[in-house]
Amino acid sequence: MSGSRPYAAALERLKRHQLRPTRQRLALVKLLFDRGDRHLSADQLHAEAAAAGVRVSLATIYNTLNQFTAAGLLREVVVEPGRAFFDTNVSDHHHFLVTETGELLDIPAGDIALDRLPSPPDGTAIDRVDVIVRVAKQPS
Amino acid sequence: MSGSRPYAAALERLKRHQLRPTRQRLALVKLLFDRGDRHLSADQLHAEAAAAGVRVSLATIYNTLNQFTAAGLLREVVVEPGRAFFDTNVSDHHHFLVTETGELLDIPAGDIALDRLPSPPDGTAIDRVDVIVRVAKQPS
DNA sequence: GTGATTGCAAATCTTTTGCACTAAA
DNA sequence: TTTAGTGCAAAAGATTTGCAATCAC
Repeated sequence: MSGSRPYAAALERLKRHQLRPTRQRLALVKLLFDRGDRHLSADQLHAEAAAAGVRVSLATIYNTLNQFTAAGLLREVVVEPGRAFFDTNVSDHHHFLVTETGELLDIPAGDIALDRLPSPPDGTAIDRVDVIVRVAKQPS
Repeated sequence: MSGSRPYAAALERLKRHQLRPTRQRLALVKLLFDRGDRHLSADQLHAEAAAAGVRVSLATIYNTLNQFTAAGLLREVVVEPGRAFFDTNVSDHHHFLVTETGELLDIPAGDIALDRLPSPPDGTAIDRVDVIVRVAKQPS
């Protein structure tokens, strides 16, 4: 799928969201979406880009991640003060948080039964429900 | 309850958790717990302390909030990068987050039916489940 | 006294912003 | 050519830390 036209999918994805396919964005989309569902911080993505030989400034990483999130390509997940993760899976699902490591793991939406939700406060509507299951490593 | 011995409850609470009742801690406990369930940032508590005429440095506010959280007096709730709230309600419950304002509102545990939980990853055990219901203000 | 706690300022870390430069349409 | 995007360095916040002074026991 990415042999002869390695950037075709990335290009498509950007076009679909009305984002100009710049060199940096193409490379970042490829890094983000070519390896399945991922949870990355800006810093991690910056490091991956560097490792892949793509020169992108950290400021652009932040700007790009925020643009992608606004465009619906990514979802932001906040679990600790001062540390944001961007989730490449924007479909309905939830997360395990491994307390010790800060690692995030997906939970398919179907694995949690949210049977009853409270009515939202007056004048508001429910936008999204995030469930974070905090797990701690067990002494084996 | 706080007429003749205004600090009795605060003192009790600190003793119960093996925390030395310093002037600052007594004042902060009073500010935190005398007015029902609250969600405060370090900054907000600092401002309240100042307004109440209690001199406490911001560093001490942070240290104290972290100590209180470690001791189980408070619970930390993170909803946005770079903004942590401390919840004076440590019993089982969840939260509404009003997107526009960043305001947190309690949801009693019984108002959400979490009927089925996924098994935690190997080698870990579930510590706590946080549900955040994001609500947005509706155009009336 | 002795060790815990505090205050202050400086340090750290993450994220955002201003502005000149470059690239896409 | 016109507008959007990028890089850099600086700014802005939030939180933590080192260390001397202070307080609880």
